[in-house]
Parts: sequence; structure tokens; C-alpha cells
Amino acid sequence: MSDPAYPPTQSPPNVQRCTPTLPGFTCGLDATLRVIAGKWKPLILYFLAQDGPSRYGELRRAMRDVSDKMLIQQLKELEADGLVKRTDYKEVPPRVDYSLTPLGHSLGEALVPLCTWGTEHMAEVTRVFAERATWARRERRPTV
Amino acid sequence: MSDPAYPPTQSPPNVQRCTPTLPGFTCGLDATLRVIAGKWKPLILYFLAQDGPSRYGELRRAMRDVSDKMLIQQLKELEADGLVKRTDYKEVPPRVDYSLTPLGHSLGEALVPLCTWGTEHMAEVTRVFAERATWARRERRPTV
DNA sequence: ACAAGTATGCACCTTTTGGTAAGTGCCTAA
DNA sequence: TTAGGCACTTACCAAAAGGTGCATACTTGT
Repeated sequence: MSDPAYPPTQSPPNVQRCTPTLPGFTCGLDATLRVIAGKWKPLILYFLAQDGPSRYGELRRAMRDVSDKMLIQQLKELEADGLVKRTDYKEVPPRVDYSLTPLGHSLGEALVPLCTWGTEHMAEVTRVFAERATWARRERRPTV
Repeated sequence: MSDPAYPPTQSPPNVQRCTPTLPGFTCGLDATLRVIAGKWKPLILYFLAQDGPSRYGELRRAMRDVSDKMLIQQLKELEADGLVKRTDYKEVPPRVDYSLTPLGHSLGEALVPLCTWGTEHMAEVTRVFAERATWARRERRPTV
């Protein structure tokens, strides 16, 4: 064990910076990520946090490019997870609105910095995506 | 247009709360999400932001359950996107470490609230996942 | 001689995700 | 009568994401 040629990379002391020893989560961030996993969940939470209670159709139109199937599905999961509350007014043309539970609201708040970051670094993000698109075009050739 | 039986759901004024009219992004959050899309990217950014420069193997061990393929792939994408800097020391047993660019570091900072949220609401999150697992077990029957 | 560690690359395959398109039941405006 | 809005639901299918395992080239400890 003396004179290790490979710098030992001692991870044991160096690792597990955030909250260790949890059910199956690496850390708090890991836990959060599993809750908001899903293409539209963060957006839903954020919109509901900003706009207050919202009807299904409102959300639908607010989020460009979401399909009914996806929006419903994600809303249902968020509801099952206790982040979103669904209110069905049982009216005859259906009327339903969605709002955040306290838990969901706190998560929505935690998303604010991400939104801010995206807004502030929009230029870089846009450039990055332009480059990704270029690469993709080149790599699509051989497969087809 | 008078006396609308359907509450008009006026979205035009009610919608687009965060930064509107962008290349193709609904808002800043949308932009951010596309950059960090990928099972491990937020974790990578967060770890690098907390631990400082880190070697590949360190990251690998820090993130439970990540495969080589995935970790490399995500690191490469983060590098291509200008969030992570790869340093290859060209040594004979390979030595490489990864650190954040200023851009990446700012994103790592924005992830802190999410980590905090996860830590603070670990109990709820754990319960939620226990329930999801139960559902899954029940629904797996008919398909097979 | 051999296993193991270093940081990857690649091929193959399964699982997950997400999109499309259609339909439901009830209503109202044209 | 027809069209369209509301809030969904379902079935089917394509694409993307991600896991497994093998290979590399070199070194070191046993």
C-alpha cells in the first residue's frame, strides 16, 4: 500500500457531500430530481406557482407543444405525489382547475433560480443549441 | 361574444409570465431544462460545484448507480455545451479531471435550492416513492 | 502470470418516454 | 345541423434514453 503509483483518488472522505444515507437517494438533489422527472413537470410547477390556480386549458395553452396526453399524465402524477391539487367543479361543461399544495409550492419556489439562470444566460443557451443542431445534421447521414 | 357559457379561460393576458418571445423557449426555465436534460447532468453539476475539480473515478463513485457509458456521455455533452472543462494530464495511467466553467458554476449554484428542497422534504419524497412502487407492482400483472 | 485500476469507446438490446390520432359526453353558438 | 370547446381517455407506434458487456493500453501490486 506504500508509494501508490496511482494517485489514490481517495473518494471515501471526498464524497457524499450532500445528505448521505437515505432510502435510496444519493442526496437531496437526487430526491428532488426523481420527483420532477418528466418533460413537463417543472414547467407545470413553475407556471402554477406564478399564475396561481389554473384551469387545464390555460396550462395547455401556456405550455407550447405539450400534448393532451402528456399534460394530463404529468398532472396526474403530480397529484398522486401530493404536489398538485385537482379541483373538479362537476359542472356540465367540464371545469377543473389545478393548484399547488404547500409541498408543491415550495418546490415551485426552488425552481425560480433555474428560471432566472435560463433567462440570464439565454444567449449562451441559444448558441449551444444552434451547435447541437449542426452536429445532429452531420451525424444523421450514415444512419439513413 | 356576449354571455359566454364557457368561462372564457382567457389565457392571452394570463399567460407567458416568465420571459416571452425567445428562440424556441417557452421561458427561462424551459431553456435551463433543456440544458440539464439527462438523468445525471444536474447531479454532475452539483457535485462539481460542491467538491471542486474532480477526477472521473471520483465522480463515478460519488454517483451511485451511474454506468461508465452514461457518465462519460453526459460529461461530454456538458463539455460540448460549455458547462464543464475537461483536463487530460496525458499521464500514462490515464488521469483526467473535470471542473466547471463559470457558466457551469452559475448553473450549479442555481441547483442548490433543489438540493435543499429534497433534503428538507425527504420524508414526503420517500413516502411518495413507496406508494409509486406499490402501484407499479399492481399494474405489472395484466401485461405479462 | 494475473487481477485490478486508470479513462474511455463501441455494439447491442431493452426500457422508457413521448407523439399522433381517434373517441367520449355534454354543451352552445352559428 | 354542424362545428367547436371543455377535460379528458385510449390504442398504437417511433424515438430516445439508458443498461450490459467487451475491448483498449499501460502500470502496479500480489
